[in-house]
Amino acid sequence: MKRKMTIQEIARLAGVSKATVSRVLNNRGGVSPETRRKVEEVIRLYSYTPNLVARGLSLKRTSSIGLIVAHTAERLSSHLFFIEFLRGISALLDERGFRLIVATAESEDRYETSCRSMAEGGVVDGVVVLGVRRNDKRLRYFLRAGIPVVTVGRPIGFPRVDYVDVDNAGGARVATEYLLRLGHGEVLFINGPREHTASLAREKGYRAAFRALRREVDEGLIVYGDFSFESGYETVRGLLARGRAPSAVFAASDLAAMGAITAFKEAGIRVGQEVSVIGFDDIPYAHFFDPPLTTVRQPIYEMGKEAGRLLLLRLEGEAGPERLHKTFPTQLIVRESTIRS
Amino acid sequence: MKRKMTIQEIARLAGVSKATVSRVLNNRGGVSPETRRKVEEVIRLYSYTPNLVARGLSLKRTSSIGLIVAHTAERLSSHLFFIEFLRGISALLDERGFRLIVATAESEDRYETSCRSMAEGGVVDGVVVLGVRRNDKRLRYFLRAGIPVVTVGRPIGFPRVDYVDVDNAGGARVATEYLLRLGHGEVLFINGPREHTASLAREKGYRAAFRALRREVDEGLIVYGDFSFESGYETVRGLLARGRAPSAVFAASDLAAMGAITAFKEAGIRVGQEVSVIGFDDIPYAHFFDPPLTTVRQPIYEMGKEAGRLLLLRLEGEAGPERLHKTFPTQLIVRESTIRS
DNA sequence: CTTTGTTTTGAAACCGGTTACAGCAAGGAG
DNA sequence: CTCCTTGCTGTAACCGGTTTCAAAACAAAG
Repeated sequence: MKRKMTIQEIARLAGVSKATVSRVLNNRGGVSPETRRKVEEVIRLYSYTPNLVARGLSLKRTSSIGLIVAHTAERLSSHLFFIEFLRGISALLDERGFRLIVATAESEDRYETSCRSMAEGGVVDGVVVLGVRRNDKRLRYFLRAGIPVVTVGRPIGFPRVDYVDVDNAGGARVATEYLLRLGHGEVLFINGPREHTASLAREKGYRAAFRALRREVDEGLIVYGDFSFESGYETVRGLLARGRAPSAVFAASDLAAMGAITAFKEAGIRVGQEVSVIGFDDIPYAHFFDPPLTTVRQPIYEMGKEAGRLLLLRLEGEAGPERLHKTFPTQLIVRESTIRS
Repeated sequence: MKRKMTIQEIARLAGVSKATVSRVLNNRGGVSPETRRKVEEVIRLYSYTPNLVARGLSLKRTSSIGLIVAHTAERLSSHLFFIEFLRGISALLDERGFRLIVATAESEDRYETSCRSMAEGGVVDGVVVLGVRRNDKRLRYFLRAGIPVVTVGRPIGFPRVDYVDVDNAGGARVATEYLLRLGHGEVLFINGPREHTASLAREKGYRAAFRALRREVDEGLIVYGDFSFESGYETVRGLLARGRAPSAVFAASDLAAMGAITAFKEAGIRVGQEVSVIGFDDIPYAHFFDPPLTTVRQPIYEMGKEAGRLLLLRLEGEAGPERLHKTFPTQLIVRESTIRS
């Protein structure tokens, strides 16, 4: 373990001043070719790398950004969303020389201190907030501290915050229309929680599909769950128990769709042959499922990349005062859980 | 957006010196009660929090640790391992006031610069390395820079590096014995890659089970895959095509087990009724699968916590020169993919 | 050979904390 | 009343970089 070199020592060894070494390190002009060569030589010889903490203090920029994960990110669907998003954003950040600090928390109050210290400790230049909620308290911390924020999902109550989102309404509409056009008379809609922005948008899409085909929505066929496997399972089981078997299901998550399919299976009803089920997300397991799941794909990886891109745009000051945002299209992936009725 | 306060301004406002404010902030002694009260008052009033970058520079500790993810972490099983591990380690770090920096990289060379800058930039106090390989180059960087390392999986070639691991051999042995005791005459073993430490250990366990029951291993029934769904699927399909139907399969990953089951299903063979399949990992989907998968569970979350714990122990200098390590037991989770033959 | 302009270079201040050390005031002992 | 502790507080140096600014070196022009 060699002791860590400092810029001062390199300067001494190269026979120049700290300032000159700094200029060489940052490729600034105003250094004669021979001096530069000499300094570079010494740097290479001792394989010196600058201390990033000191640089951070001096520049008031740390080249690291925070990824704030919702405290409720315990559910599986969130997990898979998270990992894919993480891949996307870290690919971009890595490419641009930024580090990623991930903040999670077990409890509500720890969560708050964790956010505060991240907001005010000067360790991050900007943050991406996942699972943003209406009037999110976390956002206030960051905004008050003057830290640029990009949220995933349109942040209600914060008209000036940049965000990336997915076309939830469009995706839901396409899926619902697909089911209706397959000839299904009724489509059970297993939605997410009522408060969730995405749920609202998906419901809007569901209704739009009916309207487009001049059909009536049966309000009794819209139920609210929590995106979980269980919510899909219980909903279908309940309906079957009451003798009311829907011929098609559109679930607001793949997990709920899998739950629904499992309930059908247990009742001896073959999905993809007698009834149709469509999910939402296209989680990696969707195509291993039996039957392989027809679903609405979200480009999560791309959303991660874009969130990073927007944040860096903001950090580099190249963005104007207007809100930056990008909404991604969804794509209906037809597999084997759907059939003409 | 209020401007960020500095310790100097707080000192001025409280009518004391920086040193005193620092002492109050860090709960050091040698401050009179009334001065302390006064300073705390001002701190609260302006809701001042110290700049962590400056503190880091001064203390040469940043209270953040790095999580180094293998560049090959693109496979699904790694994903699920990763997310669970992340939950564990971040729970612990959060509790102890540490931040987590996640380093991934798309390409090999970017990966190297990313590791180097993390090793030498002074931004992390220690690192946890996932997916460690024989003579891992990354480890050398960190060790040379004098940064404490904990690896996940016993690091071959580094006899002094701390690590956490899981009892791969024991888990494999229990699973294999379970199948043999169910009366299965032959057990197909779909292993991971040959170079992988975990694969080797699991094979050892497989052989131990046969030895324990005084049975002969059929070498032709040990095949090497890559933990993927496809490797399980293709292996079983190939065997069935050659008319050689095993009555039991032990796969070194849940994903491979699912692939194997899918191949059986396609051939009209009912898993859990005619043949038995056991996986490894207990990924979150294992119990949603059809049939719910019998598998060897790894306590991944706990391993994440423990990795963090070991690292902090090392950082706090409370560990002696001997290697720290912990090997976790596995647990056979019996579900519905296994049956008495 | 000045004068002027342009590079190149280094000294010193700064970023915002921590801490060694010295000074000062108060209290107790002799 | 003096001397010594003891406790509290401030000064200044330090962590390792960046950057401003002025001086020095050099080249070109007059």
